[in-house]
Amino acid sequence: MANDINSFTPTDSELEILQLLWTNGESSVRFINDALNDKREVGYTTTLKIMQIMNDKGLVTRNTESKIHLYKAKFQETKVKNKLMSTFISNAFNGSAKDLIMAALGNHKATKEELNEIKDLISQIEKNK
Amino acid sequence: MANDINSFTPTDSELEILQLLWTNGESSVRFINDALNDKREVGYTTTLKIMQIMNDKGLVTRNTESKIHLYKAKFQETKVKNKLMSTFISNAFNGSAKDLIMAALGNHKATKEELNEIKDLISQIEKNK
DNA sequence: TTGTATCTACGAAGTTATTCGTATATACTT
DNA sequence: AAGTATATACGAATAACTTCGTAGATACAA
Repeated sequence: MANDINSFTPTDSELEILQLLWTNGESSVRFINDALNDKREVGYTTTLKIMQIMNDKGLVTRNTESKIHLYKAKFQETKVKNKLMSTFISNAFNGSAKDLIMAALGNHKATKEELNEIKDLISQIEKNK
Repeated sequence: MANDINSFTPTDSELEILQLLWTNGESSVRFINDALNDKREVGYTTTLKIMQIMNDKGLVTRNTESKIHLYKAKFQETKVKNKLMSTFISNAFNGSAKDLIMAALGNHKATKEELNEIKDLISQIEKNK
């Protein structure tokens, strides 16, 4: 069950670390902690602890061959984000993805290009119906 | 500062109650608790406590004229949801509303009508650029 | 008016997330 | 070889959220 993406949800701190792991691939605690500290102050052992917990939870895998342990995200970025999005949509938008999209469109000014990308995707979806 | 929508974020339980207040208007604890129990079991004093906390936080206002206190959401549904969405977008989608929308489109099958609604909104936005 | 139901207030327990100090092991430096 | 830097492991403090039991007040019913 620890292999099933539905069995857990990362916390905000964990998600922040996962983003870095997705972007940078397998990383040491030191590397992640430095990256986090580019944005806000976090103690090294704090980051370490969270990454250890993520390992316990099965959110990451860990290579402990060398002294410096290397952590890797266990689940695909898109899968995790889709899961988070579903939860968010049911919490905040009564389960309606459309409502979420309308709200997002209404409140975050997208560029012309971004709007085009979205339209293209809609066309594609319509084609495959 | 308790009047500023940015000074707080409702928790999941609080949001659940806010939804009911937005839908039903000013309501008693009993009414809200009954509504919650349509979906899952919650003790009456649990609901009461959360609504009292919401009052303390300034998420709701309360009319205590009669024995049965009546609670009302203090902030507009759209404002609160936009706030939540912004937070979610920056936590999970690196601040890109477009990425969120693309993900939502990709993973929740919308009906033809919903897709049309979305396209209409995009057209409107494009017009006003 | 006496009992029953229903309400609010209060406090406390259980859970989870976050943070960090300290201990211990390992490597590097001079 | 001794001292310094850096790593992991562990435990504990703090805070936020959720839950509910109990007490006291108020209304209603027999």
